Amino acid sequence: MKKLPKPTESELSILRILWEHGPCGVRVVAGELSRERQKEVGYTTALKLLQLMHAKGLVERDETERSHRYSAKHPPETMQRHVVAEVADRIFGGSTTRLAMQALSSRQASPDELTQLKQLIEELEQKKGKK
Amino acid sequence: MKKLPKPTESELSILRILWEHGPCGVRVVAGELSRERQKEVGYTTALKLLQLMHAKGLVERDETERSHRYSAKHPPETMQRHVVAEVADRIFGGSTTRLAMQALSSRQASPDELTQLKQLIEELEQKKGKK
DNA sequence: TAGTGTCAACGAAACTTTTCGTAGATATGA
DNA sequence: TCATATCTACGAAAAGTTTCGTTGACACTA
Repeated sequence: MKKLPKPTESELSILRILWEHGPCGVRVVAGELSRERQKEVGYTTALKLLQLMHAKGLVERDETERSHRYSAKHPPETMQRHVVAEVADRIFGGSTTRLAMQALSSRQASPDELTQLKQLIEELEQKKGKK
Repeated sequence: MKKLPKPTESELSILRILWEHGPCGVRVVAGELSRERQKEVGYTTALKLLQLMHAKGLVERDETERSHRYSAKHPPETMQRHVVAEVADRIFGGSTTRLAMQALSSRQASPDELTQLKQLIEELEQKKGKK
């Protein structure tokens, strides 16, 4: 398994944009970033961040056109797993279960979501049983 | 409600130590911090961090003895709620439910924990129903 | 070809966070 | 009392992150 570098705050924002929009040029990223924060983000700022992310292996770059297109290297799920594990370790003593419980308690979920969750738990219990 | 400042990585490490040990002197914090990372953390480094955290209102300080004792100002639950909400916003599009599901999928929970979870979900469904 | 606009690359400034050296106060023990 | 140890406070260096000005390459068009 390869080690994927932990993204900074800004880098995470950019990943979110790329996940949502698919491959983007710098100008689009700068625009979205500006909208997301209250504040205008300069073109070169966004470019620099993308370049750093490319160097770190967080994004891929298509250079066939003069205006390069960037895309996230990893799907959201990979990063989410990573962050969840880290948060669990950092403040839930490594327990993803306690993390899940806190998440569920903190905001009201819809009945539909609760049903989904129950189903997931059923599956997990099945898997446990088989072993 | 008062606004609690977001702790940095180091600050979170220190909070974890204080939550676990209760009120501590600087030397203990420096020691635990050193053990947790692979690397020795100097006494003054730990002191400085604690002083900053005190200024930010993250920790409280008992100055009755010459060697001050620091303790976390907020219980772990408060910080956990905070972090969970932030993580949900930052990479799960605000959905704490999806965060919970990712957490459950990423590591195997014990049967006991699964039972607890089901119970929690039952309660949430009850609450929903009442309204 | 000259003028205009867009682009990537680079480097440095601005800002944040972490680390530690040093100074001065207070206690401890020979 | 004098030497030694422990502590807080302060400030600044070091490291990490974000921001942007400037440059030179390239493309379009008059």
